[in-house]
Amino acid sequence: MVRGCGLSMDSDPIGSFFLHKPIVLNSFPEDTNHPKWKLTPHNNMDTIPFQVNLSCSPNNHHSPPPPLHNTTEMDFFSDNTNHNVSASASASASNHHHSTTPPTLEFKLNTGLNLLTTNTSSDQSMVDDEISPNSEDRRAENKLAVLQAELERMKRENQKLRDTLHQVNVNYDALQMHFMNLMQQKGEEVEEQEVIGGKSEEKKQGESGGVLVPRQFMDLGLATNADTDEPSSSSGGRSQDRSGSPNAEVASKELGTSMNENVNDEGCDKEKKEYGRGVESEDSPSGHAFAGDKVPRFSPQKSNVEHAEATMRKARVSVRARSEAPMITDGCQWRKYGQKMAKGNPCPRAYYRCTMAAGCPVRKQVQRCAEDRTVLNTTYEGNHNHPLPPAAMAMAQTTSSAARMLLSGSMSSADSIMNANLLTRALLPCSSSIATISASAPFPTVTLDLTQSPNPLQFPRHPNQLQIPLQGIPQNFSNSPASLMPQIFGQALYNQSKFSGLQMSHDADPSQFGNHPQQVPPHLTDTVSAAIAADPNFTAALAAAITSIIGGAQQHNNSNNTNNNGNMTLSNSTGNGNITSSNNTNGKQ
DNA sequence: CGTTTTTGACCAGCGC
DNA sequence: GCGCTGGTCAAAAACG
Repeated sequence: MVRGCGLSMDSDPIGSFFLHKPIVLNSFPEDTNHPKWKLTPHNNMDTIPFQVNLSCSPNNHHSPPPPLHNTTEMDFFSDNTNHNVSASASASASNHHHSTTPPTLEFKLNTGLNLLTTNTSSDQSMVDDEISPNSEDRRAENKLAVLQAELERMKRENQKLRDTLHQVNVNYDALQMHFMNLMQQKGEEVEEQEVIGGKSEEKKQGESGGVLVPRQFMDLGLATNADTDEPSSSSGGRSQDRSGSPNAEVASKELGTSMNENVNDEGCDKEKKEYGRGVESEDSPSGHAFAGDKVPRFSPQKSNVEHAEATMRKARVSVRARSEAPMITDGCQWRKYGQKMAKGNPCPRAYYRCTMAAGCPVRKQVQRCAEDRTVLNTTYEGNHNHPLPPAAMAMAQTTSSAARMLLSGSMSSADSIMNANLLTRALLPCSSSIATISASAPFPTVTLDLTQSPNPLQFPRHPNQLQIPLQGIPQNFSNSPASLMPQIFGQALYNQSKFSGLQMSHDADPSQFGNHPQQVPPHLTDTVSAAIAADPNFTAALAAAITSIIGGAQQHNNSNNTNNNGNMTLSNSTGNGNITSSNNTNGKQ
């Protein structure tokens, strides 16, 4: 049992589920054994698990249970059908479901299908009454007709959803193909550089270094911060370690990272021994894509750039969400290794380290907001070097992608606008949440504000922010924000599920979303929005997914970078389409 | 007994 | 050089 993380898999409430099974329309959820999934026996193949949990999760203690007849929660389909479903469901509930089971769980799952059984029993009971056979027959016929119509409608909706799923699949495949092509090209380039730069030495060192561990299946390319930083920074504490740090630094720099790079370095071993848990060569047994994006530092041609990067390699991803829990649920296992009182905040800051794999460099800081203690500020740092459960994929991708985005200096102005728009468009429908991508020296940070209050105290702007009107945004981005939401969402989740299967990182290209603005029925947006607004953990997970997409977009455009030595802040606090951009040069975090 | 949390101490970086 | 702050370590305590 993992005590340290209140967010162990068991406790993962909505977020993990949602991220797991977003678009599964006709398959039974794997987690149905989970108490949270044991809703009703009606959760059959015709039921959409997505829909069910959104409105029914009894464990969502962060928000009050939704009203029984809230049609919005069932608003997966068209308006008229929705009303029909709601009406019939309500009728069914009022007629027959007076059991002790929470009614929300019962009839919301029924949609129309359960009417068959309930009404049948109802008919049966009516037979007992003394009703004339004619009227009884008529009544039965009517009901039969209604049920048949309902069944037909459900079939159509099912077909519609299937089509949607198919569309998403097709898009995903295209994206994946594109991504793989890019990665292949990148890999070839890196190989060339390695050959030119005398990489043979590294390889020799790696081969003779004893335990060789594949660092990653695929390197997303640009450096973030995790491993190499980790040694130098984390080892900071002890002088003994410090003496070893330079070696580690050099070693890690020399060890190539391209695709399937092998990593082993005495320096790293030395470093990792610091960690009480004897990490050593276990570093990245599984080679996860999040691992060591430290890649580029060996390339001789880039040494200057790399040195510059080394000075700001601690990219961070911060998520603000309202939560009563001590930590937001992100699917990973964490061990607390420290707690400090931070200046200016009466709430202590807790330091956690990922314990899902020995030597995982990912850390996070959790601190409550001084102004509003219901707001939990979680800052992630580093990249996982191990496979992650699907529930953790989104957040982990966030750290990877965001760090990559910030550290690679890849944010062109066009990208900034595009991504900020994407993000804010994605978040706005669900609440007044603010998505803030900010980078303040010395550690660039991507911050997602998922608290629903655009309180300026909570989201201080840097004084030198500028307002940049939206421009150059694809029509379908600015025209249909509501419809964009499910696209982003679905794509992110779908990607995630793919990731978990492939055990590799994968970032989506947001432009793909813009190409199919109507893929998902718009009414889905309402349901998703409601769910998002309902649970902070969920919002955090969503934020992670979205951010990962954005990071992917960034990576996709890495080739035509401008510089981002200046810090960038993108925010949208008004929802009217304006994006705030800033260059701040704050000295301290 | 193994793992996690707590907590005081240590260290680096930064500003004065 | 000194003090402050953030980050980390590691021994001891707590927990299951």
